[in-house]
Amino acid sequence: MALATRERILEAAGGTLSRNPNASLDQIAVEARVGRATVFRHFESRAGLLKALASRAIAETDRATRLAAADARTATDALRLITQAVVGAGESFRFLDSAAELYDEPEIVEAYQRQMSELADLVGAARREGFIRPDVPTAWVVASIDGLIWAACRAVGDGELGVVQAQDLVWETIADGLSTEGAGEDRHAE
Amino acid sequence: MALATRERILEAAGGTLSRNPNASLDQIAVEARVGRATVFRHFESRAGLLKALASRAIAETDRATRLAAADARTATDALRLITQAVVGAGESFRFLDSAAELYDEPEIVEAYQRQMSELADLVGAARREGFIRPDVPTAWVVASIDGLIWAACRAVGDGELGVVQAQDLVWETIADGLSTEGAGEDRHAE
DNA sequence: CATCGACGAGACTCTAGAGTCTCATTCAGG
DNA sequence: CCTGAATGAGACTCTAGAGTCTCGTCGATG
Repeated sequence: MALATRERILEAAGGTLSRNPNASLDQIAVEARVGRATVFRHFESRAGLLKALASRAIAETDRATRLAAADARTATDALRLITQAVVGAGESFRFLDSAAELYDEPEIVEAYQRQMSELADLVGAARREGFIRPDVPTAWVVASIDGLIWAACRAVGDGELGVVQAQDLVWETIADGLSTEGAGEDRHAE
Repeated sequence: MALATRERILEAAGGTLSRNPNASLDQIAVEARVGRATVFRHFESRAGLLKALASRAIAETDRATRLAAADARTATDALRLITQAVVGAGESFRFLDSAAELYDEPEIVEAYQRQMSELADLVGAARREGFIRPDVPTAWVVASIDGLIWAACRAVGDGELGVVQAQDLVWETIADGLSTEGAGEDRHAE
């Protein structure tokens, strides 16, 4: 049952921390229906648990990225698949809001930056496919995709949207925005 | 100098907490170039300081909302003005990421919910003006505006974008999305 | 010059939570 | 039935940080 226990702790940690970013190991242990000592049997420390949780999220994202790269015919399509995959796995990521401590973990920071740079590359490729508006900087494309994913995960977590609905809406918003099509005339108005 | 000191503490707290959500009062006091005891002379407790900071952000938003309501000819325009005002004042809001404690402050929670509901009303009005796509739920409009504002504040804070640039990009993205206009054919593909 | 308020510095207490350790229990396999 | 691994429970230590208090300093004001 060792593996199941470890998994249960990770699961509980993800859930508890996403609800309360400063949750104690006590609360996490209770949530996992596990003794507090057992948490330390499976993880070196609180930081170790956080790190394992982050590694898991990173691995999940990498997996989604590989699948998307394999399935998609275009970079634009890959971008869509990855975005929707991350929203689908959103519950695994929400805890990262609280993870200021993770900035001290070089491996995690490096992996995160690598993923962000892969995302930027993908955005660049989608731009060459003509999908991205030329006047929008790549940094903003990446940032706003991030922001919309975050918003979608929050909305799903709060029960405001279903997962599938959120996945569709994120991509629609990225692609077309929120306004009725052709509303572009309002841009740069005055 | 009492007022100036209090203001300096609030300023420092906002800055420090936005960089490190778990910063101690020690760090905040140092940042404010103030003795730690002085922090307690101006605020009842850490929670009191957080609360004052949140009240300030709420008041600032209310002010922006009133100005927008006064200046704008349409709900859509008011939505734009408010969005850009909040991005402009982003530095005052980033600390809220860390503010899980504030969920225990009824006044703050209530004010926040009131503002969110005002935003939802405004979105409803903009929808009646034909600005919002009919197939997008209001909850998602509100959530994604929130997410994009957050992304913009982060990008500005990280030096990736200028404030004015971020203000424009947020609204462009809300209105038209990131893709070249007419990309709508990709939506609901497959 | 005397006073008073605001402040800096720092010593102090108190508590929550991290991390360690021990011991009893449970359960699976031989 | 015996053994060993995994666990739960809980006692224990240690530390960071919140909050209190005192005292000496500075500067404005009378």
